[in-house]
Amino acid sequence: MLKEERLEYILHELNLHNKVLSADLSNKMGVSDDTVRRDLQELSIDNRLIKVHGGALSKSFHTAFDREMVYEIENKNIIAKKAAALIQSGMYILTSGGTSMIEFAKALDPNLNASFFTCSLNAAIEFSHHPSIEVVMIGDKVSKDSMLTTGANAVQAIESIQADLCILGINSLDTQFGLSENDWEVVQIKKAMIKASKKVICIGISEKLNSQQKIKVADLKDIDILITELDPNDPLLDPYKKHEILIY
Amino acid sequence: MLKEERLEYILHELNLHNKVLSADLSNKMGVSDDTVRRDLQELSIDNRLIKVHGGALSKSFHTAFDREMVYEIENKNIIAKKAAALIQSGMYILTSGGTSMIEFAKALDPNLNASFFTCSLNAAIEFSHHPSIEVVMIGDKVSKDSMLTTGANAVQAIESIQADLCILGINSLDTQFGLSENDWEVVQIKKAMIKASKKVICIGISEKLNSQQKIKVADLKDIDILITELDPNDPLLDPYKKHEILIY
DNA sequence: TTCGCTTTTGCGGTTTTATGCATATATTGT
DNA sequence: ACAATATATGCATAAAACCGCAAAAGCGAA
Repeated sequence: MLKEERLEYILHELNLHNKVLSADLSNKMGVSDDTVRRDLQELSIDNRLIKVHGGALSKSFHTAFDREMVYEIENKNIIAKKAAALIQSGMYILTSGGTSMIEFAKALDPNLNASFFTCSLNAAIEFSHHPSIEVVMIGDKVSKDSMLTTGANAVQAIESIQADLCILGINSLDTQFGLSENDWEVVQIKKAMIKASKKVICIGISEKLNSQQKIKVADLKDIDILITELDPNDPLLDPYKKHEILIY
Repeated sequence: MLKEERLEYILHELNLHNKVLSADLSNKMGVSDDTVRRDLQELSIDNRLIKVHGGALSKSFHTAFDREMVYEIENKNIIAKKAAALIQSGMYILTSGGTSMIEFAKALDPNLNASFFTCSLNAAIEFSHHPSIEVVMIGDKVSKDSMLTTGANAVQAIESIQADLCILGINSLDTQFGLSENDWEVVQIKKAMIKASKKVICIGISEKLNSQQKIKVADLKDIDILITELDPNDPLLDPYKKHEILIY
């Protein structure tokens, strides 16, 4: 079997089953493990597949979002880095969804070893790209607007967790009304997450500050840390400092 | 042997076998390796074949990959349409993930009113794009390879459902070994899904037929309907008909 | 035929590529 | 933490590709 043939074969097999094992390949193609590994490496460098321990995964499976579409991506990236710096190995973390959360997932230290629990389908996928963290999807009916699982089961599942941290994407935050949302189901989830966590971190671009929505999620006193793209000394954040919220 | 003759002969061989080895050619044609190499080089420059280390590959074979991708999607689309036709409003349906399932989700009648339960993050997202169906994500730890939630909680959640249908993407199906998979956790999920459903539908392109993987998911007798891109009368499907599987 | 000219071919030596093996290191699941 | 696997690395070897050159073959014209 020629080398190029093998490469074709591997890609074909990957196309079919989304995953191949090095051992299987070396058997089927009648070459050594080393050769297979080198083949996989080559294809991996050419971006034709994703090499993992023991084999390879189909590229198409790991389709990320088109970042082009994301609003204020630069600022969200700043936020993500600040938030990622707060995460330590061993932590149990509850998270909501949203584009800021996606960026946060990408910003995590590759060596981090933590457990993330989330109701967001998109966040779960993004967290899953991380090499070492554990991702738990909280199940329930999917709320189509937000791509979040919501409902009694989800709330119950959250209640059964004792998390170190809860990271919430901000929809609207206001010194008077606190954290607020428009979707009743989502509010129930976020409330449950706050209740189940020792600390609450809110992340979001400054645009979302000083605005309100219909339903209250939490008072300012329930929030421990607030992360925006702004410098912590920005006067816009002063009112929140007064409520004993740490600003990063 | 004249040069032109050799070139003809090489192309002829290539048409027959899709590949030629330089060593074989020099033997059969009674010329030196160098000559063969120069012949191949010439044909390669004229774009008549793909020269590789050790010989050459037929052009059609190598370019098959791109074509194959499109072709595969078309096939998956055929499958998706056949499967979508089987779904009726009011049904409760369990589904696995995979690219065929994504196509299936896209092919659903926009007026359909049914409930889908799935362990696949990608499938859940795709189902959520549908205007009227209800989507329930089954929660548990996310298996990174497959982007499926797996584990005891998920199995338990599935057990608590009485579904009308269960639609499974085929990874490998074989008349002897039945439906098989490589990932133990995923197998548990699929088994639970089969158990929880009145009918089991398997969908997948015909290439996945007559192949096996490490762990058995189900016997052929557990499968009610098999959907591939092939015409139901295709002889390739005959063995499955004998096991009382309906072919669409 | 024989002479010049071009094209083709084979050969020796060198370089590159492909592959397997041994050993050390890393990763994984229990 | 440990045993089982998988991976990385360096090395050896054989096969294939490359290069330059000279011999051979083909070919048209005198």
